[in-house]
Amino acid sequence: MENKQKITIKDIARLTGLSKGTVDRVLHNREGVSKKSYAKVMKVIEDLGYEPNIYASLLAQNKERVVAVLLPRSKDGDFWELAEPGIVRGMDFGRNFGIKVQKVDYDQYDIESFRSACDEVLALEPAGVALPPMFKNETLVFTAKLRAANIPYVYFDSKLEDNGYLAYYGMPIYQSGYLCASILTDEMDMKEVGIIRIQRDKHGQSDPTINRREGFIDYISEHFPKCRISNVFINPNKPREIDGILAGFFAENPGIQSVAMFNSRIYLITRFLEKHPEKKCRVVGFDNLAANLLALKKGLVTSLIAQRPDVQVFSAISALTEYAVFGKAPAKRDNFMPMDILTRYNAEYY
Amino acid sequence: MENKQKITIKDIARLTGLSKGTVDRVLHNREGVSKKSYAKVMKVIEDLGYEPNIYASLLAQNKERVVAVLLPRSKDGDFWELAEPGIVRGMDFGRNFGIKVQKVDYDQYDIESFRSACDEVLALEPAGVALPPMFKNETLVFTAKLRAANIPYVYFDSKLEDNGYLAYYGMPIYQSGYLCASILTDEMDMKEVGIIRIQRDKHGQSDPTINRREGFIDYISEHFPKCRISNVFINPNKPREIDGILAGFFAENPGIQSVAMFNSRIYLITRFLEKHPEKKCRVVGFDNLAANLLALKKGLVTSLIAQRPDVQVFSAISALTEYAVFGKAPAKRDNFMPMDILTRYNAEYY
DNA sequence: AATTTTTCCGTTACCGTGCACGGAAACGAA
DNA sequence: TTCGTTTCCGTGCACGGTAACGGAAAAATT
Repeated sequence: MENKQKITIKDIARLTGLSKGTVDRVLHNREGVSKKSYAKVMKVIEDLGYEPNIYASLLAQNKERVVAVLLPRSKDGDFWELAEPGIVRGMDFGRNFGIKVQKVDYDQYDIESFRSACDEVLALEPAGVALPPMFKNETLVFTAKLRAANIPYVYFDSKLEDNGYLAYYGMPIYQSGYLCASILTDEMDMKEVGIIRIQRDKHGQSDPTINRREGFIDYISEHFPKCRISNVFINPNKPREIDGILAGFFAENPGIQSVAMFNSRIYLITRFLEKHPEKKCRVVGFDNLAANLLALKKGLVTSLIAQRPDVQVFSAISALTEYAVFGKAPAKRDNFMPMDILTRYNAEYY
Repeated sequence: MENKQKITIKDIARLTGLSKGTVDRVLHNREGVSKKSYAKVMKVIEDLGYEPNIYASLLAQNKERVVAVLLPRSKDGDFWELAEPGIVRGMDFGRNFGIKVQKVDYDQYDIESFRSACDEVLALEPAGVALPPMFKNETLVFTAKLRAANIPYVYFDSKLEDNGYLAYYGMPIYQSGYLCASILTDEMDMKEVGIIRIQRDKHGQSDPTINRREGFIDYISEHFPKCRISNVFINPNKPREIDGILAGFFAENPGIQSVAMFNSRIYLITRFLEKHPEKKCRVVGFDNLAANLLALKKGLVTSLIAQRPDVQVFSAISALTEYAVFGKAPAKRDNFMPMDILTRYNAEYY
């Protein structure tokens, strides 16, 4: 194998007695080649293990291609803001290969804006699309179009089982809930736990927190069958209500020493707890938003379970780039990325 | 900015009234260009934001360069084995850019083998070297030679303060000890803790466990000033002695409920603990060796603090590759990578 | 047999950079 | 002035692959 005189199409042309034009036709399955010539070329390619020089190929093609990233528009200390550095890194990475990485964002609460963002992406005729599935049904419609247009796509953050994606980069959702419970109950005999949830009134949004809650509840019932689980609902759009609701909740359930929340808004709860230092709660939440990290530093949150949206989106972009440029699919299709446990002593290194 | 007619050296040549040969000389800081021409070319480059086409560049160069990775030879379930996947990934990555990534390993207990490995690396005339500093003095000698030969090098795992490295990818060592103590004492009133250490008799090896132990002890004395800290030494090369030593240690210090170890060999301890289930110890160790992970699964280890040698070595290789190919230095010089907290419920995703 | 059509293939001009070669101009020394 | 040196720069080929163009040969039609 180690006769490393990198063979070229010129070599193949010489060995087959054909011209490099014909070899090129064979390599790209273009028409206009006799069966005999085709077979001859293929044999030499097999025998010598020809691998095209991608630099030369890309140079000759000399066209700019684009990889689109479709995701919710981030504001302030939002979850999606965490993905931003990954997109920037992805742009850098793509640029090395002549790939333009273009972000297309939408309002995650406005399905119309999602639809038009999808159209915008299609109009780009991208070489690949990276996206988290937010609106479930619309996403399925969109990815069906992508498949029809033969455009590869990669899910990140969470995924749908549409069986057509090139790869997935994200957390194992259920297990993250399980992990959450195990941290919350570490070294304790858990008697009572509070779950704080967000009132949803949306049209079929893909909601990972449901699956996460299942993992949580399973852990609790496996390890502490007698533990009481109480739920309370808040609405993050009406922040003034929250304190009252929580005060009522804790008053009704005075035994609660542990609190969990399955979305990224745990900071809403610690705002309340900070004002009521008499409540010494063990608190576990998700995602390293700036506000959450602050609460962690202050000791109001015991641990955060974090994923790294930046790493995920970068992985998605680089997978699509390598697929577009080198034609190689990612080694693994489903890439469950680590669930990082953040405490006040290691958080700053993430 | 968006006048995206990708400009080329030919354009620059035209605009400056020079030839592409001269433009090329300017771009590569080669001699034989008058100050005036140099300035003219640079101005146009600045103004138009010229970026070279790397496909064309690599195609034209058409030469194989090598990035060397110098590290201890790994055996069985060794720490260094964990780096292996990162090297493979690095090879893949490098291949995309016509860079050959070559591993050169040595016996970490044999300074002579290290010296000859260094010579081997130098003989390769590499475009870059990635290495963890094992033998401190010898490493300084080696990196001095690299600097003299103008070969960039990147430390990973740990680093020396030689002020000449291109980048560092590794854990914040001291903080990892601090974190270790915080996990070990979580929710407990810590009265007594055992530290298990390895007898060293080596010639000036760079030993991160010392710094780590400092972090640990600082945390304990800050949070539990009255806590007693006992040390015991084992020799991993004489495994038959270990059980006896530990039995003696626990007999002498019956109050010990928590155990820490600052190298990757915590599995040596859990082997003993498994045979003595009456000792219910909280145990925290380092690094996700297969044997450690097994102990974690069995519940013999509470948590492992892990770094990701594979990610570190891959980061080192890709940094060197990008430096060699694109001439761009890494964004940050000192890259302190996350200290991952592994429990039995999240370990498998690392 | 003469023609058109189809099939097949070689030629050639790129793509953007790198670099060796050699020549012109400027400079210095005699 | 003449001749050698040095400085500076343009020319042209190479790198490996792509694809348009057009022509020769084979097949089909008249």
